[in-house]
Amino acid sequence: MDPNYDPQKIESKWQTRWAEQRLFEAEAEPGRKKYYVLEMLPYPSGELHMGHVRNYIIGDALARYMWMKGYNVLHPIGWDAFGLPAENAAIKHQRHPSEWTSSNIETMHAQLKRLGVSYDWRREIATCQPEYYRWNQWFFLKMYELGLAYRKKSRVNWCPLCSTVLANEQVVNGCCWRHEDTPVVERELEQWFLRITAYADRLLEDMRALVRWPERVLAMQENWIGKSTGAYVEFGINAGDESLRIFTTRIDTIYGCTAVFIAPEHPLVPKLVARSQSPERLQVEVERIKASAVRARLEVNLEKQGADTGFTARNPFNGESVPIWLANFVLMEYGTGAVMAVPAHDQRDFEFCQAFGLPIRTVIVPQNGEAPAELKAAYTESGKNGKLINSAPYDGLTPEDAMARMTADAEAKGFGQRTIQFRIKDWGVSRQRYWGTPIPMVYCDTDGIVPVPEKDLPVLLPPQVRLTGEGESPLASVPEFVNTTCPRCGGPARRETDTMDTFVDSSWYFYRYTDNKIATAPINQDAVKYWFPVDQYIGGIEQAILHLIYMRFFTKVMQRIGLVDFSEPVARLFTQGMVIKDGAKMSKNRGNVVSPDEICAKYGADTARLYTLFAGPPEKDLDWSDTAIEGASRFLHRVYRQVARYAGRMAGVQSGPALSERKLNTAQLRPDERRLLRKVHQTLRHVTEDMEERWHFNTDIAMIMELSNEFADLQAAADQGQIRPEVVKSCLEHLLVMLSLFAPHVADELWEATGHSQPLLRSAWPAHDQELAAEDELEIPVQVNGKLRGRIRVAVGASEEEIRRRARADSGVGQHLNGREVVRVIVVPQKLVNIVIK
RNA sequence: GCGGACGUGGCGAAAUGGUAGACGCAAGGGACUUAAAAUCCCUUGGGGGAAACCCUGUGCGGGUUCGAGUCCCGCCGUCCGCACCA
Repeated sequence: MDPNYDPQKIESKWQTRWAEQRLFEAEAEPGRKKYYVLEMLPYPSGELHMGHVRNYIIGDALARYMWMKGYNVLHPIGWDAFGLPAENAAIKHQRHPSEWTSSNIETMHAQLKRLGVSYDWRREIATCQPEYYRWNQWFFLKMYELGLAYRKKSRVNWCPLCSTVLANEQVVNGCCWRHEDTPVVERELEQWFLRITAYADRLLEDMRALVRWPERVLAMQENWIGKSTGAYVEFGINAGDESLRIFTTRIDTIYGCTAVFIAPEHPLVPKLVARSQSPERLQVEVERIKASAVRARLEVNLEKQGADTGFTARNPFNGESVPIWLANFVLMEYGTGAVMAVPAHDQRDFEFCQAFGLPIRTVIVPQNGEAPAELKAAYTESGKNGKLINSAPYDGLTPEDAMARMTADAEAKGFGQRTIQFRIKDWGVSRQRYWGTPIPMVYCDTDGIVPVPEKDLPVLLPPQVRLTGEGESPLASVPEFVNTTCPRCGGPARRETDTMDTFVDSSWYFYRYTDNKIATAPINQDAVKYWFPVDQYIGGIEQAILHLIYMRFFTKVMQRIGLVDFSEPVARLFTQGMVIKDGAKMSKNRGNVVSPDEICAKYGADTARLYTLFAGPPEKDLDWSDTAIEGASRFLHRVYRQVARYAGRMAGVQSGPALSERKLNTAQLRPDERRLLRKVHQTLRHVTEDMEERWHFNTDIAMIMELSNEFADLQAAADQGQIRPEVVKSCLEHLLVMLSLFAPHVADELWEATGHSQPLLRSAWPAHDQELAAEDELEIPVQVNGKLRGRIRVAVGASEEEIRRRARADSGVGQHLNGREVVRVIVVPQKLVNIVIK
């Protein structure tokens, strides 16, 4: 073998060999235990970045471990290939989006291969292929049939830079998720929506089953779904026979209601204006409040604005009439667009009423308290620690009890109703762009909205289109596409020219991997039955809400139409940390990007992988260091030299049975052999346990380094024959097995050099030997009153009595005992002694 | 405001309630070399001491415990998500 470690040569050799041997190709084998490792599919933006690398090698380490544990491992990859950047690039460079996309895929595909990630490449998909996106259209039609896809005119979030609509989930701080400095504007448009709200409760309830998902992801989703339980209450108003419905979660405070606030967009507002004594003046106020309304705000603490409408509403509980005010903080999109104002017990109402001189009436006080002379802030106790006052029949009840009683009474009397509100809104999926899945709908003057029949799918994207980035949907300018015939009456009709949000594409792609060829259905149910659920999904936290909630929604719909028989597709989720450099996320704008290609060229893929995993636990952000990576490189060079030194001698040494079954007779081991093998099996124990659950690969690699250091210390003993060749071989083989999870190419190269003909992935993961891992002598710290005062060495089996005696005899300890009375001696077996003195 | 995570050397970090700082980076010293690189060896939380050792130390203040970086309570600070959501 080459005495020098040449990563480039080794890595290309093994990548070729693995491909030839079809090492990572998996087939469904009913009856055989399976493991599905999935990483979030990348957008082919041009080049792989370090965040991708981190994502994929975490999955790769796991996949390789699972293969060696004997699982049938599905580890696929694909491309989230539709989307805006392709279109923008097309405009800029006069290249067709498909061309730009496929050349990026080609580049990134090669980069992944260069990293040696263990993918089954036969299963690769790209969502822009008609064979794929026709099924997006199919899902859309199914949802349409079920009433889950619908069209409505609505105010939408519009990004002027993207020239398209954004889903609520894609608006970040009032700005576009792709253009963080561009405020979203509002537009009224006819749009297609998917009724995710129909599954709001299921999405929330089913989270209970997601016990292996990170708590913060669940918390974020729960937040986003935003369930709150409360009641509607009807307030009569003095403007015709209209009534005004409000939503509250604190019906118990209704006797403290001193006003009603409504959103300026509320449908009642025009009627109030019409009936107002000074309609012009009120209309001006409405416009003013609208302009300062919450949706337009970018700063968080918007000043409260309001105006009295001059009308009043009647509180059905006490018959009291209170003024109706327009308020800029009331959201039309949530609840009913109207709220009762209880300034004493809601901070926003408190601020508003103070600012506008509206009365404040306390109706809840602490259990043993009284109404304060003056409130400084709203008192918001809602549980058992409060007590109602000024609330006629309900006085003395706790808020908790009052809520139940008052809701029931309101229902009985017909002016109220228990209800549940969700914050999540339906998913707007129409995009006024070209590079996406055409929405399979047709508009006919006679028949209205008509779905494209399933047999006519896919509705293909026309290849010829002029892209300018301006105006409406590009597809509208392609007459051959737009003009069609109505599937129902055969008359002339127009096609829908919007395309789908690309998050539709990524909501079910991981099903397609199980059979990416099937042409008769979106998924192969037998294959899905074998491979699902995804055992481990790995990706960035930034998808916590968007993708990870859409994908859950899709699965629930798939269950409903009988495609799958489960409701959650992913058993375990892992969210990795970001890759940071110089304190900021790597980005082209900041110029702190580290290119995987450069790292591979300079150090090789194995070093890139090893360093990325060694730098810290994978869930934490990783601060990239150009110097620390040298350490990873040095380590691999050292291991290479270490093994190379013995490789020649190894080849001839009897390998005996498989690594996992090979037993060395403990009793016959020499001291240095014992020491070396102890370290081997301790390391193996640590790595095995860690791979099963904790995934702190940094500590695994540290342990492997320690093992290598231990072997280096014993090298002289090995050279002099005090460690027999079969023991050296066992040590090095175990080291390589473990290393292969993190640096697979060099591990296979060295494995071959030590006389093996099959890649490591074909070996069984060895079990650690408890007997060999055990220490036979222990150093036990001795404390006096909890402070370390000495150390004793005892045999592992030493009796408590002996440990106690030895501890007290220790000279360092003796000094501190100093003749004082020993109150207690705590002996923790194998661990420590603590002598308590007075 | 609500929810979540976190706070340990010069740096990345490690530590089932049991020897704080494993492993690595950086730094300093030494060996090898004509020289450099590479490699190898030693030192490295702070303070004291010639040394054995001693004192001190995990954001701050309390508590539980024989024993707390770890558990509990209260602060301070950082990061992330949601947010006038009634």
